[in-house]
Amino acid sequence: MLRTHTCGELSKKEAGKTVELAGWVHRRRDHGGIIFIDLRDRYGLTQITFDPDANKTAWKTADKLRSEWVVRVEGKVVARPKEMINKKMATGEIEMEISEIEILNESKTPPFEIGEEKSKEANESLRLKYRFVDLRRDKMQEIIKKKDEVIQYIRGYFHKNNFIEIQTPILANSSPEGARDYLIPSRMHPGKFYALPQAPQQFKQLLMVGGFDRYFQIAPCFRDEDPRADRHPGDFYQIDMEMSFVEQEDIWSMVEPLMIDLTEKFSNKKIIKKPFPRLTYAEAMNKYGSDKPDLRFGLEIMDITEMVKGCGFGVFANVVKDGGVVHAMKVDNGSKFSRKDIDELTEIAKSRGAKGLAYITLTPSSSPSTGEGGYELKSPIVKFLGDDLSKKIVKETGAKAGDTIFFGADAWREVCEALGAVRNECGARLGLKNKKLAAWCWIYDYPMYDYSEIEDGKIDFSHNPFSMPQGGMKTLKTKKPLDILAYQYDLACNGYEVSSGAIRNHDPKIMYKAFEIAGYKKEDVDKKFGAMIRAFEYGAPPHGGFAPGLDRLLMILFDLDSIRDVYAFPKDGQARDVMMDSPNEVSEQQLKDLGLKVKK
RNA sequence: GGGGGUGUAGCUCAGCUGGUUAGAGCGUCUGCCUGUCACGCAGAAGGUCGAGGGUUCGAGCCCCUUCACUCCCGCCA
Repeated sequence: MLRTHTCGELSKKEAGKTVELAGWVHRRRDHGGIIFIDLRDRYGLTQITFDPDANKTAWKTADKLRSEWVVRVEGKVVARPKEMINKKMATGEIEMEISEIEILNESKTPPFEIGEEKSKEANESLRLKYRFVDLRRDKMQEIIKKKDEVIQYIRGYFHKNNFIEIQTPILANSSPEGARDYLIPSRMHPGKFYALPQAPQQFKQLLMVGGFDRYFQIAPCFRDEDPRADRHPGDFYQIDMEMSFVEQEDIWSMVEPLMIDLTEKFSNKKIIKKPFPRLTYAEAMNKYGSDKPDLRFGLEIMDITEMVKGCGFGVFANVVKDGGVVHAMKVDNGSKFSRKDIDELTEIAKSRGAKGLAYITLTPSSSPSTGEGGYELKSPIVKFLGDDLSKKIVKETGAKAGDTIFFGADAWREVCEALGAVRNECGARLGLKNKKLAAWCWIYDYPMYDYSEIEDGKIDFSHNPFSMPQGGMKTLKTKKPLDILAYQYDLACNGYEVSSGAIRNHDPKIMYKAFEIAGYKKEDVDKKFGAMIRAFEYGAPPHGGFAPGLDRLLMILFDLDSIRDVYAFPKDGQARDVMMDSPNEVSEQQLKDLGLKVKK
C-alpha cells in the first residue's frame, strides 16, 4: 500500500502519529515560506503543510506541485491550535507536517476546475470528454456512491423477500414489437442477427415457467431511440422483477414499500401521500391530462362537454357535435400570466396537437359593480359563450378572482394531452413543483387495445401484448376491443413514469385470441413468440411483474436535471461516447468475418 | 424528420440603439509573501466573437446559409 490512511479519516486521535497519504493536489496555497496543500481522495481533504525550515527537500518538491498532480506523502499528524481549526473541513482539526513527498504522477492543467465553489459546472460535452476528471468532482463522487447504496439496498430488499437475482442473456432476439433494436451480426450464422434485449421481458416470464417464482435483476436494457433528459440513449437499467401466483395487488404491495424506503432513505423528499394514491388511466387522463401526472399540485381538469353543447362559441359547439370533448382547467393565480406567457402556453398546447388554447381570465377588480373580491372576465371567447354560460363555467370550475381557466376542445386524447402539457407548464411557471416533495401514484386499468398509430382504423395493443386482459377469454369474445382493460399498471412520481408492469397473459388460448384481435394470425404468433407460446403449453403459472427504471428513479430521488448524471460513463445526446469516441469504424477484416458490407 | 434555446479567452459569463484597441471572475504563467484554508498582493500571456457569405463608411450585434450542443415533439410494446 502506498498509504496508511485516506484523506478523509484523520482526526485528533491520530495526532502525533506518522502516517502516509496518497491523493490529488486539490489546492495549493504558497506563502513564500510555508506551503499548504489540500490533498484529496475519494474520502475527503486533508491539509498538508511544507515548512522550508523543517524539511527543505520536501518543501522544494511542494513548490513544483500543480493542480491534480498525484502524490504520496509521509508526515506527522498534528492537532491544530484552536484558532487555526477549520470548521468547514471534516479534517479541519488536524493537519499533516510533511517530511517526505513523492510525485506519483503529473497532470496537465485540467480543462475545467474540480473545486465546486470556484465556478459553475462546465459545459456537459467537455465534462463527458474528460469524464475521468469530471468524476473527481464532489457531486459526481456523491452520486456514484449513492447509486451503489441504492442498488445494494434494492438487492437486499428483494433477497429479504425471497427473490433471487438471475442474469438473462444480453445476446437475444429482435422483438417485432416496441423500440428499434440494436442488432449484433452473427459470425457463425451469416445473415443472422442477435438483438440486444429491450428488456428481459420474455426471459423473465420463461423463468416463471421454469419455477423461479420470485425473480429480480438489475437488468441492462437496450433501445435504439432518440434520448430525452430523462431517457438515456442506448443502454439503461431496470429494476426488473417478476412473481408467480400473484395478482395486481401483490405486485403493488411488494413494490410500494421499496419505493417508500428508497425515497425516505436516499432523497430529501417528503412523500405526500401514503399509501400511494391510485388512479385509473381514464381518471388520470381526464383530471390531469397525463398517465404520469405530477400530483405535487392540483390544477385539476374537468369535463364541460355537456355544458357547452350547442353553445354560441362555434369551436366548442362543433367539436361536441363531431363527438369530441371540451375540457377546462382552472389555474389558480393564472391571471398573472402575461400575454407572452399565454402565447407560450398556447405553443405548448399546439405542440401536442391542439389547434389553439382558449382561456378566460378573472382579472381582480373591486369596482362598485363587481364588489369585494370581484373580477372582470377577460377573454377572447366570452363574447361568443355569452354571459350566462361564462358565469356558469366560472362557477363549475370554482374559479375566483385572479384565476385563469384554460380550455381544450378536440378529440378526447388530444384534449387530454394538450391540457396536460399546459398543466405541467403552469405548474412549473407558478412554482408548484416543490423539490422537497415526492408525489407517487399508481395508474392502472390501462386499455388493452387502441387504434393503431401507423394504420388508420386498425386496432393494436395499446401497451404490452403480454398483459392479461381483464376478464380473460370471456371479455375478449364479448366486449368491444377498445373497451377491454388490461391488468396493466404504471407507477409515477412527480410527473415521471418510473415504472410499468402487468399481470401477464399465461394462457396460450387467450394469447392467440388477444393477438387475433390485433390482427395477428396464429402462425405469426408462433413464429414471433414461439418460445413463449410453447412454454405456456407446459404449465405456465399465473404471473406478473414490474420494472422500474433505475436511472430515472435515481434522477428523481437525487434531484438531477439529466439522467446522464447518474451514469459514470454516459452517452451524449447523439448516443455517442465522446470520451471513448464510440461508435466507431471497424476493420475490413472484422466486416468480412461478419459477412457485412458498409455502404459509404 | 420537425420546433425552441444556446454558441464571445482554458472554464463560467457580460458586451447597450451597429461606432475607437472586445471585457470581468476563475484558471494558467512570472515575481513577492512563513498560518493560509476559495490565501493575499503586483504583473503578464491568452480571442478566427462556432463557420461561410451578405448589408453597411463601419458588424460580436442586422440578414442569409451552415455546423455543433441542448431541451421538446415525433419515437420510446
